[in-house]
Amino acid sequence: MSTVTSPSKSAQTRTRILDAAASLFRQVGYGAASLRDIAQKADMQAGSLYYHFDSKDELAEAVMLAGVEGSDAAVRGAVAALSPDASVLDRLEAAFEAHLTFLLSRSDYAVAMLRMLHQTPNSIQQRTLERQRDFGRFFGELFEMAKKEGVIKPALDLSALRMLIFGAMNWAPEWYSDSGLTPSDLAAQLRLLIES
Amino acid sequence: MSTVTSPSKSAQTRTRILDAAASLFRQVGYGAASLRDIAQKADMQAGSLYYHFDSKDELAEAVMLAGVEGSDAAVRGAVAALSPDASVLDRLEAAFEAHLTFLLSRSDYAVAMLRMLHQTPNSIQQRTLERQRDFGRFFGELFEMAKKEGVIKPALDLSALRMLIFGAMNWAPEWYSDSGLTPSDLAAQLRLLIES
DNA sequence: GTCTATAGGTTGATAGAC
DNA sequence: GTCTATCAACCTATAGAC
Repeated sequence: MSTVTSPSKSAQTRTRILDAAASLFRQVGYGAASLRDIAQKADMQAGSLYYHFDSKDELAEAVMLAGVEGSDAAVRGAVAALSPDASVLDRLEAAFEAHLTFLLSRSDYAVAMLRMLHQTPNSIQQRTLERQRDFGRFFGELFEMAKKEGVIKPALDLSALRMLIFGAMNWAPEWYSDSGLTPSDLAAQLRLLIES
Repeated sequence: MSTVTSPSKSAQTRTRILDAAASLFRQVGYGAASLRDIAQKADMQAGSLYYHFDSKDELAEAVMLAGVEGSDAAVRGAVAALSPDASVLDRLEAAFEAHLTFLLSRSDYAVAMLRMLHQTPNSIQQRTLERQRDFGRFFGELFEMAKKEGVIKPALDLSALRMLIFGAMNWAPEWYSDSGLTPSDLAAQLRLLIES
């Protein structure tokens, strides 16, 4: 009856495991997070994890994919929610704020993904990077429009700019605690940086 | 005789171990890098490491400290080498370039430090962070001078700015390969971002 | 200074009871 | 679906020969 409207029991358990894994992967990295610790955090025994996931690698990939897709959905959603005649800079600022909010307060998944990426087996890494490039392209198009419209400094190189701004955002979880600055403050500062 | 002019044999071995450890810590993180693998990369057996370091933690701390101090020395050196009447923006750009060059081409140590920091035991983490804050203060003072002289946008918040720019630089090892962009190009772009 | 050997504990994964 | 029990491989660290 409720197969569509509410998550099945199995799906709920799966989520509990993923939450626990994301939290531990974020804290200690891929290699040092043990399945026993993850299971304990999800209130089960290590062996039981294998009913839901075939291997540690598969679990890691699921966490990382959820991280990228969560950021992507948050950012695209925030931009789509703006009035259709919003300026490019307004859209960029909304995208900055959504990504920062997701990284800084909503989810262990995205931060776990960023920290794990270079520690996971190559095939997983490649698939995750491909998904991430798609996310990056969304920002890339916004930057391109901004340049064409002349609202950012003309001397800025688009590919450098995109990666530098991504860095500024992705690094935030490393230092942000409660500095008094909100994701919205930081997004405004980033806008200020690129504006001509 | 040569106790001062050339490194002792023991110091050379120590460096070989540190190089191997920095490379592996950078690649797979603190928890997943085994002493066996580190020893193999340094052409020795795992047990022999203990003649030079008391524990894996001590080895990790030595790598991280070398990472921070290497960045610090590179940046302060580059700024000190400028003509005494160089502008604040010139000094900032030189600092950017030195830090980026160190991160992107000179050393596994700094990148290993950045990636390991949150995976190491708390006491090590605290000591490393303290040393890192000292490094950060150097940049902070340059930003402060720039603001006082009015050469950066007045609406920029100094503490946000410092962390965002650090993020843009510290994230670079995650994406930089041979994009055609040099550390010098990136430093120029960063200068462009903050200039009023 | 570096080796071999090994202690004692943890790891990812599997098998089978319930 | 979850448990317990277990395997083989691996880990950090130590001891003692050379």
